[in-house]
Amino acid sequence: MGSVTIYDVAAKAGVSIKTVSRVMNNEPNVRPVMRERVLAAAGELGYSPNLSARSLAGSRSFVIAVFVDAALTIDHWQSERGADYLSRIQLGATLVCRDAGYHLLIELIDHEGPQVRQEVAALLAALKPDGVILTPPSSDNAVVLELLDKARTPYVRVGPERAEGLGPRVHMDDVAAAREMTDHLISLGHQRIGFIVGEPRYGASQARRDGYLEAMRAKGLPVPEAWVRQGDFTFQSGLEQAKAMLALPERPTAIFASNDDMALGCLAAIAEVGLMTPGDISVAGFDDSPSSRFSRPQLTTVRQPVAEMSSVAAKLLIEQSRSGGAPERPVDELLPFALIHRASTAPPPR
Amino acid sequence: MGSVTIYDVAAKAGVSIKTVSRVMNNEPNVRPVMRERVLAAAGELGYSPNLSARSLAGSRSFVIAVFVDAALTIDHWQSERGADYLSRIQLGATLVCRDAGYHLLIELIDHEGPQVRQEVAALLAALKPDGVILTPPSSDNAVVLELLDKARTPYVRVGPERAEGLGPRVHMDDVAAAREMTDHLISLGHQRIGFIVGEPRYGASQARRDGYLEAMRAKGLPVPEAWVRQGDFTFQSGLEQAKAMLALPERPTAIFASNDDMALGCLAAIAEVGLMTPGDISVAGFDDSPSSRFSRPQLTTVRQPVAEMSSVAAKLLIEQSRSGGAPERPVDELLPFALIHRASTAPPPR
DNA sequence: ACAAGGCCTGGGAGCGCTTTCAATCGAGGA
DNA sequence: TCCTCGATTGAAAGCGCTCCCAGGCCTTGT
Repeated sequence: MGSVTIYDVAAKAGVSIKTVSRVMNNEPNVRPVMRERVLAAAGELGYSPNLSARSLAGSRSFVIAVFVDAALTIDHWQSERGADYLSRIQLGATLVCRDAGYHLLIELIDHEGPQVRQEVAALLAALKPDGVILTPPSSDNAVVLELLDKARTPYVRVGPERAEGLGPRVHMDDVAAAREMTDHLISLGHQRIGFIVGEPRYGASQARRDGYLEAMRAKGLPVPEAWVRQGDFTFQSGLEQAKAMLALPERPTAIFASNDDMALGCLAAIAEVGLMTPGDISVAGFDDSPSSRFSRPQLTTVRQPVAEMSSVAAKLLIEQSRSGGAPERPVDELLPFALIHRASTAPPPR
Repeated sequence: MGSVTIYDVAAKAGVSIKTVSRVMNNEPNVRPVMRERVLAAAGELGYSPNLSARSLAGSRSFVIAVFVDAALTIDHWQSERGADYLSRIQLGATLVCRDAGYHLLIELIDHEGPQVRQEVAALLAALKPDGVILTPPSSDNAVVLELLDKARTPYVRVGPERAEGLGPRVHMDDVAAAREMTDHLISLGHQRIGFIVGEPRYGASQARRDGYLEAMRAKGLPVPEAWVRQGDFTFQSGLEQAKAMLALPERPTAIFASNDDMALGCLAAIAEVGLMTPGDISVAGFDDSPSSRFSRPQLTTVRQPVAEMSSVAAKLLIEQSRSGGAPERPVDELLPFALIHRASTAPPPR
């Protein structure tokens, strides 16, 4: 009925509520005997401190919020495209939170809307989260960052586009990853390598293109405009752009798509015109999405440490909330990516 | 600094905090003039009521929790398989919550562990959520249901395995879906239809097999044991079981896999032995996962209303929390599935 | 032996809100 | 005209916990 309160435990253990509070928070200055007695009473009663009361009275709320863009999310829903990135973010953070006794709150933010300011301010005022994990495009949203700073709420930007100076971040090096993948294709012997750019709203799209361009230029390879094509991260766009490239008089011997969905589109396009992958044309993707392993041939791709990023972010925030202070030096964690070599890339036909 | 409280608003509007409270909660018995004045003051101050204080003082917490199995989640993470089901669940619920001013909390539960009872009890005591959305296998966990009832926390079981009498549920008819898909194959002319069963931990696995068996028996078609094979919902298991079936002296002309990952495995197996889909062998899946559209041929499959189920669940819980009472009659929402006809099924070769 | 600490413990004051209940103001009815 | 009832308002009492601070005790030092 009425749930067990700290008073019940105090009464049963024959101590004051303050002592119970100390024990529950693992504070020092409690005799082991007392601690045992309180723990026993709490155990028998099945007591668990009320979160609301804790956060109202104290300075912590034991809540970590994740800001996610509403529009992208709804897109995913309607198109039934997998929200793979988002789930990985959540898994990493959820596990860390659970172990630490924190709770993960998923919040949709309408970054494009006219109400962002009010929406985010209300959220912070109502929730008073101990920390916020910002996923793109929140990671780069000026209004969000400003409000977070104003509310003195710690946050970590996951995979942000813009560089330092904007607060703590945990990210990976998209430029280097794209460069390495391009280098890999070049080392296989490819000279004519096409590229499909991703949805421009994502900062990663440009970074990946830059990495590709860097690698090509470093080796002095030509990059005609027709080989760098604009996609939007969908299978369909990959299919279309690949077809367009295949129709070129001088077509590439390899295509690097900046995500797996588009790479799968390339595979389909190549098969459609009767060519073989990787025999005639190699294809590389980016993301290591689940479907990259279910395609034939399996996709060579880049594995992003998505879950690890959010996991690190959550750990940072929880630690900060526990110690009560900001970290000594600016947080800037660069997590390693990995090239996954599978069957879709091979030396060019000679 | 110190955030805006109800006192500040009351002072600015020249009313008592009680009146502010009434306005913020849309309670009746406030003159329009007062309401306006309070709203104006709140707007200027950027006031937003503190959630913790609200739930501590009142009877609602404005929090809806989603219980998710920890083991399955970690599986998904490690295997990098898409947590597609989970993300769809979340999207549906998150959108509803946001519109209603509620917040979604994701909680991992270790259903297999020895601590379930304590873990869940602690969660409920600490959070006092206004409602809980149970995803499989939580939907059928006796301990969880018992504790929820004891704590008088409203809940909705999403896609539970066991039937009524265990509390409100929102689900789809897996048996009918599997039966209809089987009927579809039969109507194309197939007589020898193989089936790959899913991971037995999921109740849906049995339901789908039952649907398949019903359809086969209704038409008097033979179902040799070798045609009903145990998989575990992974691509690999689909590949292996399909290969085994193809090696049979009398092999099926169609394979119905009880999820898309396994169906993709079938596609791979068929291609591997040099046969064509659907020319030689038809393949049907179940889930309408993102990858079902990226395969070649695209997969004929069943679309589950996952996001819709959680969306309905969230709506029910929020409504209940608002009205303060249990619904008049037991909740049992059956949502419609849909057969998605794509290219992987065709009449058998003659 | 006496004072100066350190270790435990409890008392009391809120945190920002909802709730209960009493008080006030008018309008309608006898 | 006086009384009753409903619509409005506010005052006060917590919700269950943390935080600040004082008090008691037992160590040390000299």
